[in-house]
Amino acid sequence: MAPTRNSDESDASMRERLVNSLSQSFPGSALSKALSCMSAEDSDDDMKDPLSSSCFAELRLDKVDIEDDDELTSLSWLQDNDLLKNIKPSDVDDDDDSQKENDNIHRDGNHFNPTHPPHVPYNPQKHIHSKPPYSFSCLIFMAVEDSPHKKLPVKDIYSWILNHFPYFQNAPTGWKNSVRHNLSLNKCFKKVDKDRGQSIGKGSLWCIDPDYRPNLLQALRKTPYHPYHQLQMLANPQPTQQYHYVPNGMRPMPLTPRFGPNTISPHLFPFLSKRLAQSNSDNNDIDRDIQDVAHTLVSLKGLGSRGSPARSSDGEDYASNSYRMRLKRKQMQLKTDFVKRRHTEPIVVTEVPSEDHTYSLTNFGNIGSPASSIDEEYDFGEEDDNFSECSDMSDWDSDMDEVDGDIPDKHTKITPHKNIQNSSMVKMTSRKRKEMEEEEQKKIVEGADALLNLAGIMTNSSSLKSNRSHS
DNA sequence: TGTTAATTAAACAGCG
DNA sequence: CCGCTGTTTAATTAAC
Repeated sequence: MAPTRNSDESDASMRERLVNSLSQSFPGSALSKALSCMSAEDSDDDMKDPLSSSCFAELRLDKVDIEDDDELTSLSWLQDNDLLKNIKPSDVDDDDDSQKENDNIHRDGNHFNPTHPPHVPYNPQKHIHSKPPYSFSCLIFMAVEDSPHKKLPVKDIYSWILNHFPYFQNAPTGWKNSVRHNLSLNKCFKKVDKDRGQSIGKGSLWCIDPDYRPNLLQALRKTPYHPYHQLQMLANPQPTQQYHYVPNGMRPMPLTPRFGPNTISPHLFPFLSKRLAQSNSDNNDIDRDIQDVAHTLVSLKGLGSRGSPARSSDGEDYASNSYRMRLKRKQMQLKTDFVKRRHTEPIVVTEVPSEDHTYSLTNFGNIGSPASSIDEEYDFGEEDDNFSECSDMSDWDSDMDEVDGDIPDKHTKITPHKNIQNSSMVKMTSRKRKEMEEEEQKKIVEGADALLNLAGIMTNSSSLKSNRSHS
């Protein structure tokens, strides 16, 4: 299954149409603005990018001019992501179709439509009688992610859902119970420790478990109704062939490989993308690193290396030695942080009391060997001030600053792991270092397999692993 | 047909 | 006591 590019027509007109459509779906959100910017900054250069037709097309950041760290939080990475490519402008008339469909639904029966039909673009503000095509966990996820501090009391979760999905204003009672039920049972959600969180009176604050955040992203991405999928359906007359024809025993591939792991689509996450765009978030840094790593991995594996060399978000050539060295350091730091996180439990959340419920989400990031999973090695830690003191990513950043020769951030704390790592690095013999580098190289390739697998591309080794793990 | 995830309903305890 | 919050169990449905 390889991503295909089937659009030769004007991107500009196509984007304009989509901007209108999506802006109507989520009026008032930053999505509209972002999409407007996308239209304005359209460039033909994208067409020449060797990666734009690969699974990492959405990971591309090569055109981003990083002036300072604040740039990382802008929407420029979205604008460069070819999000609106591959979409055929044919018969895209969401409003008319959806309205027609909605009318038909309510002509048939004067009752609440159970679920929104998958073939109709969903507009939460318009289709107030259609049950949102998102699961409760997705709704909660969006609500929490859209909050200023990425944590909400259940009451605010209700409010957010009510505001963004008017369906629930007249929905049968019980949905709040379902929300609470989900919060309790779903491992993705955790209560913020009351001692560390602000006192909000009754109840606790709820946040997303960083370990399960990718799961929620995946869950949202997999829903056959989400806006991006609708666009995909319009672009591809045989969408089911991309999703349903999954070999038995295999994990379902992403509906479309165009969104790499952990990247946020403004189509898919109108609110989330807004949230991420507005926040001075470490996560963007992480995503950027993921993207950089992904690019390099693809390059190392000989994918998408035709034409002009891909560049990192820093404008650095992915194939350059300095970049590879930097990548290796990053990988080592990631591993250190990962191990550290496993041992120190820095996230200020309470433990889930029940582990034996039916909401044991598949940890899709753990395909094959856990150690080789890139997702596992990234910490999607809290960006909130309350958490920043113990954020692994602050260590990450500071370490990378050190690598780049900058002064470490003042919040940096030197961890035992770091000391151990640094000292051992100094004492390392050249032979050992070479071995280690080879090992890192090996892990990079393994990571590439994992990434590519997550992105929907089967590599030889990942295929072997997959078959092995499912046999 | 069995399994799994998601939804829904309900009961119950704790807390303010 | 009441209402909200959080937990848990169970039944049902749909998808795979």
